[in-house]
Amino acid sequence: MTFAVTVDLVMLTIREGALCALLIRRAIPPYQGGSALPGGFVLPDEDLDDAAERELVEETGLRGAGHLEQLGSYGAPGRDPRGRVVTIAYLALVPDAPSPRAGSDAAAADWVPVAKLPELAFDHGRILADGIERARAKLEYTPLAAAFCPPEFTIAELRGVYEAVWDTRLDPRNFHRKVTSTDGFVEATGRSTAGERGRPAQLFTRGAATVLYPPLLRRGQLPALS
Amino acid sequence: MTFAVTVDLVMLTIREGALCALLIRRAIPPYQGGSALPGGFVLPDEDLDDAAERELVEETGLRGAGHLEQLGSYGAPGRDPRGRVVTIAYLALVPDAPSPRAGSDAAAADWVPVAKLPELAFDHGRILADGIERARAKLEYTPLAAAFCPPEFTIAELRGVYEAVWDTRLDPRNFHRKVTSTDGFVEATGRSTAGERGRPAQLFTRGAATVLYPPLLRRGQLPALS
DNA sequence: ATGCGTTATCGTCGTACTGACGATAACCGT
DNA sequence: ACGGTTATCGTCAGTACGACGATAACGCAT
Repeated sequence: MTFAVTVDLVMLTIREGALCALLIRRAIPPYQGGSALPGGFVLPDEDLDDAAERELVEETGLRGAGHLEQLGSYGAPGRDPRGRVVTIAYLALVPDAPSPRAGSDAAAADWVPVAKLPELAFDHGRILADGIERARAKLEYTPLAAAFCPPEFTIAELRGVYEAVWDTRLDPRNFHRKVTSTDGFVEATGRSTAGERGRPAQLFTRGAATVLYPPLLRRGQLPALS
Repeated sequence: MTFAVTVDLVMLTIREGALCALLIRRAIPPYQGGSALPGGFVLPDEDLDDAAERELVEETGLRGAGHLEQLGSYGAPGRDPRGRVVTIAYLALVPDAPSPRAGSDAAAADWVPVAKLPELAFDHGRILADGIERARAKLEYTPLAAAFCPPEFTIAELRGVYEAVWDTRLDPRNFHRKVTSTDGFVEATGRSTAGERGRPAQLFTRGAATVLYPPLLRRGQLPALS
């Protein structure tokens, strides 16, 4: 018994303060014309991580930036009408620079706010939901929020990531204290912004830490703005 | 291009205060006579989770107890000399009741303390290490330690799980306070032990919580990030 | 230049949680 | 009854965090 093996990507970014996922419109059956996650078959001599990286580059053109990790595998017998297909899902967190490009088997690709997701082909709705939940959880105890940011960013930008992913508001003063006092979260560059509204903000880069101690837990969120 | 798909299990339990993993001795090539994780091929009409559950039952005879979750997928091109094989690894945390039984393709199965692990076949060493790290991390923010315990257990037993998995010592008094004050971690049964050394201990069952808030963090040591 | 709105950054205070550790309770075997 | 052992309860100080005041440093309109 053998299986077809694909790699599907849950790609997330922040656009205009909203968490968005990259969806493609399927150009070929099954689910022709429907929305789906970007992905494709694993090549005969390719590792799974490499296949995911390749799909990420194909779709966004960006290499090295952001963050890519395996999310999980989905292989229910009936999930693909073409036969037995197991997909290894990956989660990618990317900054909001690259414009989506159409891939080979995709008619179009677009960033869609996760609050306005359409029905997805196959079991991609479930996969996307799992990816979003993974991202939400990982922001708590890793500095991965910075993966959504450009190489240099302000504390406010970083806070915007948390607010978008968690769909809450955080107190700017407490967030600032937490981020700057947690060892290895961010590194000051000495440079600062200019020409924006309000007082210029210091620019930071990602720190060396891989985990946050203590973590930044989803509590203490401010009530929604009226 | 198609792949063979297997399911491999990282099964962990606590024996005599030590974290142990179930290893089998391979009866057939490749790696004949070598140690490996239990596992097998996914059946033609079987979901991945079902295949893992089936392997778990085949190996331990226990059903429903403990905890089973997907760990990750491994599919490097050269990982199996027989050809292109992708394995979906699962992590199982089980109480120390069942004696191992030999499976069909396994000559023998035995619990081995993770401090004395031999070389493993394929990439199973890496998979096992990933599983152990996952278990260590999950004890921090979930009540999964109880999956290692029988249906009713004492706080000291639960502490023994933490001490074995994390390979540390915890203060009995602080641990007791933490566990009993964290909502939904454990549920008192009213019954208590008898005939043991020292003062009898209250018996508890697993609580309803799926996450611990606040978490029970490992101090000092920083887990590696995948 | 002055004042105002806006955003960044620093501080303060009270509460919750944690680590260190003392004290007491309730069993065992002798 | 007595000492050893383990369970459970308390105390205290340090740390982290939520709420929120105060100040700093800009752009912009006047």
